[in-house]
Amino acid sequence: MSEHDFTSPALRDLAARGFIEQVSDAAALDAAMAAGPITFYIGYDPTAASLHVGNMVCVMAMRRLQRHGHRPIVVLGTGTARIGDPSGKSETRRLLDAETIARNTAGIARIFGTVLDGEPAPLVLDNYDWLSQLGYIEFLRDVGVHFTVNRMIATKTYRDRLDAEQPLSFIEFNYQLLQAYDFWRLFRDHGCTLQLGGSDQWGNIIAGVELVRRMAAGKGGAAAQCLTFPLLTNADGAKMGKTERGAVWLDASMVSPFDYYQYWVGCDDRDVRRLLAIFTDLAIEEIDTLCAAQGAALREVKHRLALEATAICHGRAAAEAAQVAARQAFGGGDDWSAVPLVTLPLARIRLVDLVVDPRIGAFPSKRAARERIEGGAVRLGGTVVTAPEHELAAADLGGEPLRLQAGKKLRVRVALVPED
RNA sequence: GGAUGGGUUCCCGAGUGGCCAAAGGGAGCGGGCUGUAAACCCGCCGCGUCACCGCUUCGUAGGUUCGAAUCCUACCCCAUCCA
Repeated sequence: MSEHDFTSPALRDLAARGFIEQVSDAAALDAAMAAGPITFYIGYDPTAASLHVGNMVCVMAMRRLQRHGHRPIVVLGTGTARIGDPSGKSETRRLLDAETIARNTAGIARIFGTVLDGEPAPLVLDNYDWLSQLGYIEFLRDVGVHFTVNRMIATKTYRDRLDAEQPLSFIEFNYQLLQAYDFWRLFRDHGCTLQLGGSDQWGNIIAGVELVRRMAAGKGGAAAQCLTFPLLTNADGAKMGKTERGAVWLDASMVSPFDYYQYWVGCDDRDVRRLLAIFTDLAIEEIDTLCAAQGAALREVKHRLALEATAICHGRAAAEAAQVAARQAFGGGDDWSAVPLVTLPLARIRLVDLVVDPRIGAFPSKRAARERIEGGAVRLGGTVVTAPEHELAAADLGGEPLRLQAGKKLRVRVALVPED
């Protein structure tokens, strides 16, 4: 799907940046978006405490459309989260309790406030508000009639599970109807005509498109469209957003801006262009100019990528601080003043214990930590220390945080502050 | 319901009474090289009060044995075939 196939600025932009995987009716959507602002939505089920980099593709797409004047609606699916989406899951997932869902929702909502900070302001809705009001009989009669089981089990979501002869519970089987119903409600109540989502959501999304068309036949239902984004993988073919230390979350309390920044700096050369196009606001022409850089010069481009991407997620100030810290920590100098500081309420601690402490989390076990330390993976204040039993004492540090380096990636300052 | 094959450490996959914490590959981690990249080379890769020691692990629960991932019993699950 090339940008030359579109006339609307918004779609040309998305296409040029590599956001588009599949569109229900590209020509119709293009015409609608060229004619004027439309309202679009994405739904997120609060099944985790935050979103991660992988989800960020969709959020960035919303940001782009918003910048083009289209109105975003974010649906936080606390209703559907109670059901559980079987898409891409080989097994039924554990159903979440209401408390977890509420906590997750708060964490996720923050992201949208930050990333969709422009106009028109996003409308944030919770599908529990309408799903919880549904009566079973009415729902079956009004919505259920539009679905055939034959069709449903033919979609990849359900097909995969059935082919694998894994159980597909009835509750999961209903998920698609509820998501489709969401689209209908948004169409009816908010004039929403476009649903976005990851490519793994295609089945659920297209079900919504078709439901709207049937429910609103003759009343503009044909306007309902959808657009999905590619699943982002890195040059090595792995899913984006996973590191040795877990998912790259967008919440600062789960992954610090410094680590988030580092995630981008550490990307593969071959991915830089794609990542710039998707995760920053830089104009395509500028991206092309930047990516003309070869070899080591690309490292600076990665810093730019990291700066821009971090700014969108954590704010300009935090991004700039992260950049300073990154240059300090990896520049070989002694000034680490901006590098994250971990304060431990201890008078003394052995190096093995320090490095394994969850607040540092350099290595998964003491056994591994010993081996790594002995292998020269750890530096204190720039000097390799190979003795696992080496003891650090607050008294010896003279109140100055110690520069700790463990492995290629981890850089922190450590302060020991004994309580009383 | 019946027959046969099978469930092994993150994944794939050897192992069929001691030499097995368990081959090999992948992933991952550490080191080297370099550009905080890739590729490549070396090392590690269950946990611990840790080289040669201890503890936990080979679907689950028992049993046989000086000794079991390996044998027996029951159970659960999977694959294929038959009804």
